[in-house]
Order: sequence, then structure tokens, then C-alpha cells
Amino acid sequence: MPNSSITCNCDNCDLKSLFVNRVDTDKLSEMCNRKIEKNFHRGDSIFNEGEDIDEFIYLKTGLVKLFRKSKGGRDQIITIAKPLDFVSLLSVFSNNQYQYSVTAIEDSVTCSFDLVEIKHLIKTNGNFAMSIIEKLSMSSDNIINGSLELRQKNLRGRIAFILLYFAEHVYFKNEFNLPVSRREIGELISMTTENVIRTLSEFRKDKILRIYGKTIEIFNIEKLRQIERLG
Amino acid sequence: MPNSSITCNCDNCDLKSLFVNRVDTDKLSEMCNRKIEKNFHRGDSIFNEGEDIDEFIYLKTGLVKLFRKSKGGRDQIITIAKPLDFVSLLSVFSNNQYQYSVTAIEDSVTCSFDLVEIKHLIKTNGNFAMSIIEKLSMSSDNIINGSLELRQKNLRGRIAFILLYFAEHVYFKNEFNLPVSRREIGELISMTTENVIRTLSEFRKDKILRIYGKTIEIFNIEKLRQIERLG
DNA sequence: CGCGGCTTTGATGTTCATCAAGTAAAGTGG
DNA sequence: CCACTTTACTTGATGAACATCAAAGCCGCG
Repeated sequence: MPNSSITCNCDNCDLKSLFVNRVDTDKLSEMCNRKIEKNFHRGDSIFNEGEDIDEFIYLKTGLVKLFRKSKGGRDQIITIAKPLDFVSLLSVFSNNQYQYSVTAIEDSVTCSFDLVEIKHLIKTNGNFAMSIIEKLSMSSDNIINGSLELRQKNLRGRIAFILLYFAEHVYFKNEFNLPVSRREIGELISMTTENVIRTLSEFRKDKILRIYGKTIEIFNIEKLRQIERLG
Repeated sequence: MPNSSITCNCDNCDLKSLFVNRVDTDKLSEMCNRKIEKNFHRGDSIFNEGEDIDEFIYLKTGLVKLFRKSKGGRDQIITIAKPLDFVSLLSVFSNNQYQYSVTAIEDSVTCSFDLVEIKHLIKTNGNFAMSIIEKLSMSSDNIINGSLELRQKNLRGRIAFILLYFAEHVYFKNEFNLPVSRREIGELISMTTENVIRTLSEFRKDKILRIYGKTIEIFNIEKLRQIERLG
């Protein structure tokens, strides 16, 4: 049942929603006392491919990119994680080392728990286990569906897809500052930097959006949705 | 602890390995009695996109494809599941309806458990929960990594990738019968049927493999690996 | 204030999808 | 079992989509 009497310092943390109703008060309070909060600036590395996984990391605020090294120095961005997302999501339960790197693309705050403790909690608390499974499932589904969608879109469709993603799922506005470079957009949706720029310019000429540096303002979101669907 | 005294009729089922050591004898025996085994012929539908999920399905023997309807009548194959894989893996813990369809591409036998019962077991048995999480994690990782790899390969690299997949992960031989049509290969690795055929013909001309109908014999697997890497 | 990374545009060539047309194979009804 | 229909397979020709190469302006930062 809802528990508003928890007195630990996680009180005003949104992440709590995942644990509340699942973990009893004592246990939660104990975990909160042991959790570690970390601050990262835009551009800071949070962890790197190959490092041992010993924490269970949550994104409290900010925005981070999960990416892997690819041949030719060019990285491939797996996904962008938003607040409330797990950061050590993939591989955390299937590997001992991270299979990808994570870097902050906006100033971010993470919250880490000891992985051993989380695993213990999964084993001893069924409701918590179930909520982890649901969250894991949902995140994987999103990444898989996104990747499948992307694979069958042309360049215009891909740019539309990623712009709509930022507008509708990250910033909830039609005007926002791109948190990534043109190159990173390319790494995220598998196209060259030049074609990212070219396609954005086309959209500008077609009066679908305005561009000033990193700022994008979408005028005609319906047209963009149409391009995304048909691309 | 190891339990070799289980007497239920799942005794000679390979799938047991996932449950043994995790679930106590009484419970396992009870579950085995309630499980349902189903036979499917090549081409039979196992379930369809949109149907309610009320079972937890395992592939005991055979080979199945997970796919989703795509615009233009052409499907997109998400992955091919092998024996011991979950079939109702994606969406089972994040949706009430299947988000994709499953069809047998070889004669197959599935094993289903009541989903409510599985969920109950997750909540009450920590070790079982943990093993489900690990399996879920591993499968998602494989699908995600495969999709990311594929996205940055050219046509030759993709064909090499899928041929190596069959040779090294499904049939464990250099000669095998393709369980899928040329069109389905295209749907799996996102390319047109014509180009699947063309690329296979190229490989034949390059003396990398021999083709007789559905049968593929790989002569030069090293060359294929090289194409896979560089493509 | 100069260097390196980011952005932009244009020119060029490669890769790939599409269209067309034909053969082989496999299912279907009389 | 054979004629018939459909589906799978194959090859070639063409054009569109896209990557690559090149060159220049811009911006932030040491």
C-alpha cells in the first residue's frame, strides 16, 4: 500500500515509485541509506565498455547515451536513456562486464545501488523481482522495436523518427535544443553526418522546421509524422 | 540443490535444466503435470500478433520465426528461435497482447505453462525469478546486438552474417538446408529478395559456397567470416 | 589567435531497390 | 495423374538513394 511515511532521503526522488509498494519500509530505508548519488556534466563518461558491473544504476535527472565502439572509430549509439530509465540495463543480468559505454549528453544525476544487494532483493522479494522484469521487458521492447523500425526507413524517415522522438518523448515540446551533434544523430540512426545535415536542410527548405544551431523548432509536426510513417 | 529424483514426465525434457535447482520437487512435479505440449508442422502458426498472452511458451524442438506485420504486406522477421528459447519472450511481461506473430519454420514442439502460474512462481521463488531475468536479458541482448550489427553492414556482410548464424548457431555444420525462403531471408536481414539471390549467386561464383535449391554448403568459411567482419 | 572539431554544401561514384521477364518448383482441382 | 495456377527462384537493365570525397566557413577553447 502507498507509503508516504518513509523518512529516508529518497523522499523526493521520482525513482522511488518503482520501489514503493514493492519493498517494505525498513528495507527501503536501509537501501536508501546505502545508495550513492553521482553528478555528471555534459560529456562526462559514466562507465565504459569492458568495465566490471558491480552497481545497479538509475538515471535520476538528465540525459545519457548508451553506445558501443564500432569499426573505424565511429561509435554506434544504442539508445538514449531518460530520467527513470535504468542505465545499466542491458547486460547487467547477463554479463559481468558492461558491453557498452554510457556518457552524459546533458548534465545528469545517477543513483547507484550495490548490485549484489539488488540481486538479493530480487531473490527475496517477489514483487520487486516482478517489477524489475516488467521494466527490463519494456526497455528491451522499446530498443528492439526502435531498431526494427529504423532498419526499414529511408533517410528522411529516420530523421523524422528521431526528431519526433526528441519532441514527443524527451522534451515534450516542438522547440528544443538538440543534446547531440549531427554526427551523434548519424551514429544513432545509422547514417552519415553529411546526410543528417542535408536532410535537416531539406526539411527546413520544405518549411517543416527551423534550425538555429542546436535549436530545432518544428512547425509542421503532422508532415513530419507523415514522413516518418511513409519513410 | 541438484535434484535428480524428479519423477514427472518432463524427465527427458532438456528444458528442465532451467527449472531444476530453482524450483522444489513438489512444485516442479505439479507444474509438469499441468504443462501442455503441442506439435506444429513446418508452416503452422503458433500464435498471432494481437492475441491475448495467457501462456508462457517454450520451444522444445524445431525452429520458429518471430515476425511482425510491416507496411506493404511484407513482414519483418525479428529473430529465429531455437530449442530452449522462450517463444513468448518479448512482450510477455510488458504487454497483455502479443506484439508479434510466431510460425514454425521446421516441425516443432512447444511446451506451454499457464502464465499466471509462472508469474506466481516468479513472485514466490527468488531463484526462479533470477533465472528468468537472466534468460530474458540474454535473449534481448542477442536480438539487440544482432540488429545493431546488421544495421551497419552492406548486403554481402548481411548475407555472410545470416549464413554464419545458421552454420554456427543453429545447425553446427557447414552444410545445411535453409529453413527459410529467399524472401524470408530478406525479411530477416532487411534486403530485397532479388538481392538475397544475387548475393548468394556472387558467393557461389566466388567459390565461397555451393547452392542446390535450399541446400547450402559453405566451402570457404574463413572468407565468409572476413566478409562478415568487413561488410 | 590559431587549432581542431563541428557544420554545411557540392560533385561524384557506388550500392541498392525497383521493374521486367523468364524458368523452375510446388500446390490444386478435375 | 495431368493441366492449371500460384509461388519461389533467377538474371538483367535502369534509376534512385545513399556514401564518400573535397572544400570552405564557423565556433569554442586553450
